[in-house]
Amino acid sequence: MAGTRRRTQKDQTRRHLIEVALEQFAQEGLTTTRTADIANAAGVSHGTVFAHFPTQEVLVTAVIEEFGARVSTRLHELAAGSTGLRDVLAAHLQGLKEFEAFYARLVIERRLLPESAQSTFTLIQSSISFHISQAAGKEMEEGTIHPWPIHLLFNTWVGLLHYYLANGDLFAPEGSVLERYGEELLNHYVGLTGVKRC
Amino acid sequence: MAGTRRRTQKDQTRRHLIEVALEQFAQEGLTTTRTADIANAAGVSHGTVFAHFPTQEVLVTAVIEEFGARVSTRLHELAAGSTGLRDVLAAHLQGLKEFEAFYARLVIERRLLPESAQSTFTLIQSSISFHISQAAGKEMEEGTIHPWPIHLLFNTWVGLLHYYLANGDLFAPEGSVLERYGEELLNHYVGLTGVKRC
DNA sequence: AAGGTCAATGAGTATGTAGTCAATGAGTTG
DNA sequence: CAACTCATTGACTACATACTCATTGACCTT
Repeated sequence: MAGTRRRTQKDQTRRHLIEVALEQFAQEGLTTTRTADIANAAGVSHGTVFAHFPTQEVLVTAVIEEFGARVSTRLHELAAGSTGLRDVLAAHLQGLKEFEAFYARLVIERRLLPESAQSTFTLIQSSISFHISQAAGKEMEEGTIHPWPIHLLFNTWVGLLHYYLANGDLFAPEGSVLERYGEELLNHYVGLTGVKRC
Repeated sequence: MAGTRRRTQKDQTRRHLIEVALEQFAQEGLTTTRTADIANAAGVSHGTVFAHFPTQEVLVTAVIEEFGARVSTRLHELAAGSTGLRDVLAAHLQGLKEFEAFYARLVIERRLLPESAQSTFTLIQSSISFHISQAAGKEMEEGTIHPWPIHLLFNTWVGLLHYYLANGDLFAPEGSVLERYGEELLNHYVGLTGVKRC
């Protein structure tokens, strides 16, 4: 009844569509990629897309969810052994670097996406915020960094990152912004948070 | 030949269209507002829009240019008496507050706008950057703020601002983000740049 | 005042793209 | 193997929206 070859085939097509959409979105943007482009790139007919996802909105949301799952897992792995704030931020940077193209698109287009897609992205951000805030809280207690309000601490870091990502066309017209500026941004930010020696 | 009533009327219609578009864009977004919406709100026919602007892209660019002129003028006025970095930033904040809705839309949608519109926005940013960098450079010489690379100094501030503006839906769902957080952001940022007393 | 100009009109066109659905045929089941 | 199921197809529809253009009538020129 269930695990027939036909069913397997369908699941595989669905996964393939998400995989291809992930690439297309990263390359061409989430709002500019058309359903027909995805079908084309996936080597299936246009109609097939709608046999798997009732609307474009559902597809987009599913793709962002898939992205969220991957990036969260990866960030978790990378931050596993991290103790200090710097290590956590370095892990964050490294994790995003591996998904930079898609992540940058999300940063750029987020507000123009359907509601469900937006809230999925917000969820991803929350989980990142949690990690960073925890590491920062600990260092504040220890007195190794300044006692800022936690939201400013997180938002200053993410604001800086997103600014560079959103303006990748200026900062690194072709190539990775994080590759080029990640290290510098990290050092700069850690310098800001740390207690100054006199 | 020139200054006839007919010509005056045409100029007035053109200005009116830009004025109305400015409001519509601020309210509904630059990419989601349709040419017909603008015609409607301006109380003219759809065709009239194209009697003044050959394409939508030209209209959008003209509107952004108008915005740029206004905001630049205003920032110049506000920053006129400012000497220190803090004063310049406060003026920046105040100036943007007066144009917040439109400016936030630009921050959110910039990358999805036509090329000509994007570069107009970049130009506005440059002029702001210049003001801030100059004030910062002076304070660095005087040793009242840390000697950061100037681009990081500017980008940290603008990144923070844009992050709050771009996420206005979360930070201040209805109402002004800068009204609510401007003061706090300014204090926070100035705290970052200043030399710590020990 | 007659004739010409041109800003404005709005119904109409062109185009792009999300979503539909009857047809197909490989896969499944009894 | 016969009957059925269902994933896939792709031509088609529906719809949105930028842009056109023949027409109108107020204004301008002589």
